[in-house]
Parts: sequence; C-alpha cells; structure tokens
Amino acid sequence: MTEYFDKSPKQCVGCQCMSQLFCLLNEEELLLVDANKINVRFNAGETIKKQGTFMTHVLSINSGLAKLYLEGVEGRSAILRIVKPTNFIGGPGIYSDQRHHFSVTALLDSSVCFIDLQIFKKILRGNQSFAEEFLKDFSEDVLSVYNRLIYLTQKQMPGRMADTLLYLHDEIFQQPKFSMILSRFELAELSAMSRESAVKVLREFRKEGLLRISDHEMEILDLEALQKISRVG
Amino acid sequence: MTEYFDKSPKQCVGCQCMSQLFCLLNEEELLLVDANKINVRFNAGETIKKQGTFMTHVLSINSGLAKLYLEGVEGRSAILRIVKPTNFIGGPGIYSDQRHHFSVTALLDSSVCFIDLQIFKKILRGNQSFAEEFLKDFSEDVLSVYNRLIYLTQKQMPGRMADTLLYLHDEIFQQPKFSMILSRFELAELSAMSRESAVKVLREFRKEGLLRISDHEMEILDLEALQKISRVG
DNA sequence: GTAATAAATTGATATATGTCAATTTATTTA
DNA sequence: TAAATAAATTGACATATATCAATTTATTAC
Repeated sequence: MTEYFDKSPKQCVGCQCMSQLFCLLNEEELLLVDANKINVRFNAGETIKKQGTFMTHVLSINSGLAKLYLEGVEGRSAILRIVKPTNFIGGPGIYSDQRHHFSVTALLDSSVCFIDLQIFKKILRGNQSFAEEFLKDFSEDVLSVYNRLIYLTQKQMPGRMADTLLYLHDEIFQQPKFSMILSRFELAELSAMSRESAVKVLREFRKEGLLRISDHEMEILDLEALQKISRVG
Repeated sequence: MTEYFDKSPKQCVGCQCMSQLFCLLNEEELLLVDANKINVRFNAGETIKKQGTFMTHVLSINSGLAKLYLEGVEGRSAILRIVKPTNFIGGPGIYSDQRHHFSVTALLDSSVCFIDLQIFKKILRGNQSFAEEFLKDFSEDVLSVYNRLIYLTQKQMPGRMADTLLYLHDEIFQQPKFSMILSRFELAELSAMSRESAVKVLREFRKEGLLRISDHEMEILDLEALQKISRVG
C-alpha cells in the first residue's frame, strides 16, 4: 500500500513531479494550487480525460505515460502526442468553451494531478511570468500540431512512420532502445494509416536493418537512414 | 490617389477596420498601438508574411482577403485558413521563438496593419480582458487546426472537398454564391489533394447538381447533399 | 496449464489517389 | 488583336493504401 502511493505526492511545495511550468509559482500560489488539486492514479488503459466533456481541471502528469488524441470520424483517432512526466496538459478549451477537445488515456500506470481550472486561471491572471510560460508551452504544442498536419498530409507511409519513430526516439524515450508500450494500432494512429499498413511498413524497415523488434522492445539501428526516409517522404 | 487610401485608416481611435480584439483597448492603449503600427496595402498575389522570418509585428486585416498556409515538404503547402477583414493574425511564434510559422499571401488587394510585437505584448500584460480575448482567439484557431487535421487525414477526397466548400460557405462568404477567388490549385491545397484530383471531384459535384461553376463564380446548389458527403467521408 | 480472447502478421485484392501527357480554355503581354 | 503564358480539364495509367479473410502469435482469464 505504501508503494502504491509512492509517486503520488501529497503536497505541491517541494514536489519533484510537477510540471516545469509550476516552478514559476511562489509559495503562496503553490499552496493555493495545493488546496485545489487532487491526485489520481490511473491504471494503464484507463481514460484520464475524455474529449467533449466539460473541462473543470488542468492536468499535470507526475508519473507514467499516456497518449493524447483527437477522436475523429467513425471511431477513428489521431494521436497528437505522447505525454510523459512532468508534462502539463491544458488545451484550447481553457480559453474557448471550457471543454476538452482531445482525450487522454494512460499507456502505463500513471499518477496525475488535477488542478482546478478557475484557480489555475486566477493564478495565471496574477503572475505574469507564469502566464507567459503557459503561453509558450501552449504555443509549442500548436507548433507540433502544425508539424504533424504537414507530415501526415504530405508524406507517404514510410515517411510518416519514420517521423513517428523519430518522434518517439527524439522526444519521448531519448534513446535508440525503448520498451514498446504502443501497439501496432497505436503506431498506426500516430502515423495516419491502417493497422495492417503499419505492420507492413515496419516489416520493411526491419528487413532493411533499420529496426530491431523483439518482445516488447524496439531498437532503432540506423537513425540516419530513418532520417533520410523522413526527408524523402 | 484618394481612392487608394480609402480603406487604409490612418488612426486607430474610431477605426472601423480593426480586429474585434482591439475593441477591448482603452483610448490610451489604442493611441499606443497607433504610434507603433504601420499600414500597408498589398496587391493580390503579394506575400504579406513569410514563414521562417522573424516576427516583429502582429497583423490586423483591414480589407481584402488572404490565404494563411503552412509551407511543407518539396514546395507543397497546406492552406490553414482564409483570412478576411477584420481578422487578427498572431500565431504560435509570439510566445515561442518569435518567428513566423506560416505564410500569408493576399488573394485580393488588401490593407493590413502591422502592430509592433513588443508593444502588443506590453499591452497584453497590462490589460487582462484583452489578454483573455487574445487567448480565446488563439484557441479557436487551434481548434480549427484540430478539425483540419482530422478531416484531412480521416476522410477521402469527396469528403475533404465538401468540407472545404462548406468552410468557404459557412465561415468566409456566408452565402451560397461566391466569387471564386481561389484557384483549383488552392482548393486542392485546402483539401490536401492534387490539383487534378480537385478538378475531378468538383466535376463530380457539378455533375450531381450540387454545384454550379461559371466564370469566376461558384454557387452551392445543394448544401444538404454537401453536408452529407462531409459526414460520410 | 488450458481455453478463450486479443493482437499481430500475411497475402490477395479492391480502391483511392497521384502522375503524366495532351488538350482546351482563360488570362496576360506586347 | 495576336501571341504568349498560365490555368483548367481530361483520360490513361501507375502507385499507394485500405480492406478483407485467414493464420499465427501473444495475452488474459479461469
């Protein structure tokens, strides 16, 4: 039972798990967050937030891993990004209609802090550097969506899958060998293609020696070749 | 000569052409904007702002029409939206790296105000409701990109073209008959397909009586059928 | 550990879409 | 107005990609 709560910090002051963003708060503000947040642990596969519902809180991922995705037509989804500790998750709903415009589902057991939206906005109003850092964070998310829109609409399958793998390498795992948390289907949802096509592209990559896949581990063997495939499209 | 400057207001106070956003400024702030803005007229086809360059100003479209687009791989572009009077154009560069992350090109002769970025940010810091309206505006742009990402990656050509036409109808011209400012190539760039495919899809729409195209005018004859095609994908 | 279920893989096939080359139509330039 | 250029259109064809059905492999439940 102790182990269970190990990574679920009970107070914000001195917390090592919170998003960088919150480092810009002073102790008073942090105590206010503390008094208006709840920490929840999710099992892998559970829905952390659901597109379309009312946004009452913003999120901070303390531990674990999750996928953030848009639910589209006919039950299909597009994964926008993988969220990891200690990412902050706000979204365009905060200042538009106060709804969630994407869903987030845990890929691993995860600990997440839910911070009251009104309190968050109140602090934002009172703390300039916090507000600017929030905007910077939001803007970078937008840039990654721009990038995604381009590569998903202008490249063909090998280029899209290469970009997906490079994204995982560069931004999520930051090493060539990573435990394969994502299913083939989820790799397909990151790359805007069918599950079967994802399998076939990966098979090609493996055949050409760019990749090693065993059990639940994937290893990028030839990063430069992947980068070239990404460039060529 | 008088005619030339008709739609290029020289002062911000009392200006009817500026973005809604600026209505939240008081006279003092408006005078500050006034002293730090320049107004420029562009001919159709001219580049108003270029992706990759430094962002020194934010924009407000006084008159005319323009396309806002991402420059992608191999010279290809994806049009994100059409901008019309009196749209504000900021973008994710303001609070990230102060660069332009999309290009804007005039479709019609246009009058545009360039407002100094540092002054804009300064006013933003001092005026809460202005800041929140800016965030709302930005957030709605982000939502439209989410929407675009979904429809461009999950629908096939007829659905994508239908969405493009419905977008023009609902949000830009707001009437079934509109002068066709966009070339077939630009309709293709809005719908993530080749020029030839755009032509073929439009031909089908015309053959089925959904559309009338003559000279430089396009008329949507069957809005409901287009909406159905949009839904079916 | 076995059965049941879910995920991954495969090849065959159908379909969507892009590319190419030729032609027509529209627009600009001289 | 004619010539030159650009844009739109077309059909034939190649290619990319999805879908389907069958099979294998992995995972979960009992």
